[in-house]
Amino acid sequence: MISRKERDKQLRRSDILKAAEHLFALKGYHKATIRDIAKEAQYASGTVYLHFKDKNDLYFALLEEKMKSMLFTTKERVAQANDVKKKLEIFVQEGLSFFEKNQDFFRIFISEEDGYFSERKILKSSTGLQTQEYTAGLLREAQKKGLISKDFDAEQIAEVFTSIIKTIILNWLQKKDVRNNNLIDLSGTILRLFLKGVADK
Amino acid sequence: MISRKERDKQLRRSDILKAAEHLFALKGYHKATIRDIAKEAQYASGTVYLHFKDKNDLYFALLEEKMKSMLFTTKERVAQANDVKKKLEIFVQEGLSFFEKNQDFFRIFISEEDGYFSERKILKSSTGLQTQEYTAGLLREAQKKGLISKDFDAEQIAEVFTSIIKTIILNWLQKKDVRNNNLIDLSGTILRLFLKGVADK
DNA sequence: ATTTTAAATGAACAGTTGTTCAATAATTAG
DNA sequence: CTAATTATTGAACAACTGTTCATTTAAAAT
Repeated sequence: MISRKERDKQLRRSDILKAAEHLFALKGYHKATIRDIAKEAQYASGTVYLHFKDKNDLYFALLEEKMKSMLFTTKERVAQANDVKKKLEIFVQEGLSFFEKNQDFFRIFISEEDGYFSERKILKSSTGLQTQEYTAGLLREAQKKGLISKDFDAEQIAEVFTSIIKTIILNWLQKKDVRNNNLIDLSGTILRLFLKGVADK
Repeated sequence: MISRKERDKQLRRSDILKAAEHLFALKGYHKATIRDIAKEAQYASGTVYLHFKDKNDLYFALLEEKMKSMLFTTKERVAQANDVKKKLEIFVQEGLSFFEKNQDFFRIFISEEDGYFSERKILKSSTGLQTQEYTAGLLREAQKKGLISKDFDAEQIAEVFTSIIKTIILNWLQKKDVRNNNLIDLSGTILRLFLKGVADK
């Protein structure tokens, strides 16, 4: 059971997270100040520290939440498909669509990151590891069904796979102002490239 | 003809660039202060501003120089090969080897970048554009020789190609402390993945 | 209604850093 | 050798920001 007091606390917490998301997305990590965030959430700066240890903590809480929800919906949608290829398709699509929806926030990755936080910590976070493991499992399944050569190590291929997707996304983010194509439309190309390469015939 | 005065000026400039390279590599952009850099170059902080407009300018001058030298040696080595596949091989190898040699400096990319500078500006820099164009030309050649399907747009494929390499490098940088494999050894895998995908048989 | 407990505030603190510029030192010219 | 020019210096400036904490305000308990 959750007390009224606790629920209110959660609400305030999410007020701050919401403001943080907006400002991190708008200005990047360094240029979004605690003052800004507190102001947007309609609190004083000190209040932020009643909910988060420090600025880093706030940022990672936000990130963890985002990734958790991405993994959750992806798993859910992938589970509905039967054959492996379809699963991979949905996996890619879901990933791209999530980034498209949250593009402002994820823009931080191309704009600025601070020393030791960056991806190293993200990948090692609980949800990060879960995601990596889930992806490897999916590809292992694809290997079993003969879709992917058994020469490759599943974990390694999983890395490359997510890397490609990540890269496509980053590139897309960077050129968003120039082109105006849909990110999800790229999912076919990605899978083709990954599964069949670009070889002729 | 270059006067003594000018040569000395160039020398001081490169003193500062050298120190900047070391400290940016060691601490990242934000945490490497002008004071640090000046001190290591054995100058006072004010002197830096006699050679560079500001910290940003210093950073980009460094980056431009690095990229210029990379493009130059790559072009030189690639030109020596005759068949296209070999050219691609050398291209990949050269890229990887350059990053391996300058890994400390390029570590900045995974550790921290500031707002509007990041890759957007790099890619649009003169050398960045030249590199992109050169890569596209190489892939266009590969298309002509039937190595790559003509369905693809050369510029687009060039992007994906460099993206994959970049990603592999970033991943490698991130895990350098964990694994200890050689970056250049990955070139074969990269080309295989790119040209043939990971399809079975 | 009064006391006790908890939450929120925001001014003040402490530290940092890019940048400037008057003063100083070194170089060059006459 | 002296004067003029140029380069170098580094203390001082100004602006910023994460974080704290004494004080105020609100809520809960009695």
